[in-house]
Amino acid sequence: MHAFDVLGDPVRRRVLELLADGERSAGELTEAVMHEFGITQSAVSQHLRVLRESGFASSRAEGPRRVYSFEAEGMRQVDEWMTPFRRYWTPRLLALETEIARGRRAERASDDEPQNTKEKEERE
Amino acid sequence: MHAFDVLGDPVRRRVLELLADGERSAGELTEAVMHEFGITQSAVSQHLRVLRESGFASSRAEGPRRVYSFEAEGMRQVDEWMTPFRRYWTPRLLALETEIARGRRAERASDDEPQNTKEKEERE
DNA sequence: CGATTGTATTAGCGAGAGCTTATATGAGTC
DNA sequence: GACTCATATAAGCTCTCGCTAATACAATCG
Repeated sequence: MHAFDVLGDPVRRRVLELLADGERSAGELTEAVMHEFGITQSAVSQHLRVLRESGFASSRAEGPRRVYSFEAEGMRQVDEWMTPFRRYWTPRLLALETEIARGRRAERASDDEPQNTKEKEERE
Repeated sequence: MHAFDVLGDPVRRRVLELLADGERSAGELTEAVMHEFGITQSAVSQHLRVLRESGFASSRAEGPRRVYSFEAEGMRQVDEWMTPFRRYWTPRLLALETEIARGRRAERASDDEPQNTKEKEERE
């Protein structure tokens, strides 16, 4: 399932919002989301599976519970796809990127970070 | 239709990629996408409608043609929703955001000033 | 062990998204 | 007006997604 399809579902988006604040057990997520959307435990569990399988979340067993964590990979893909569009609503991004490139060049003597399109800027 | 559902479709994503490079007539978009995905003119036109109605594209009449442009609003919403997650794959983003916010505040006050690095908290 | 709690899985159903075919609309041309 | 080109819309089909109900599995506790 494509990353954008994963985010297409409101229940899954809500779960991710909860996970953004930190880990949650399946039970906690179910509790929250079940009432909010009026769906069953089974439905929530199925959504959790989708999130796991598409790189948006991971789970580890902790006693009888399953603790879920946010996993960046899925959303990073989405973010990456949006890169070429971003300049349309952040006009200064282009200039910023240029400046970043400059900064990075200057800085490369000491630090090397193969991070992608994302802006870093700490100029003083 | 929710913004994420709009981006869930590969045909619509492709159209948006084309529009990111600049305006295209419906015909040009159709031509490109039709062959690539093996769908009809009608199908493409229906996708264009979705893009229009959800704030991802706009069209103007130019003679008998319809010229489509990328429209930022739809994707801006998506981008905004992702904000709280972004720190998970760009650890240094937090600092950057602070700085940008500062710059933006300064700019709104005196429109054409490059960011000054030593401003104090100014309320607005 | 059996019972209990927490979570996942399966089977089956219904709604809706995306498709095609056919048709409508609308601008330009003779 | 009749015709053509460019695009949109309508009707109907199909297949996928998200749901429920029922069940399975796994850890813990008596």
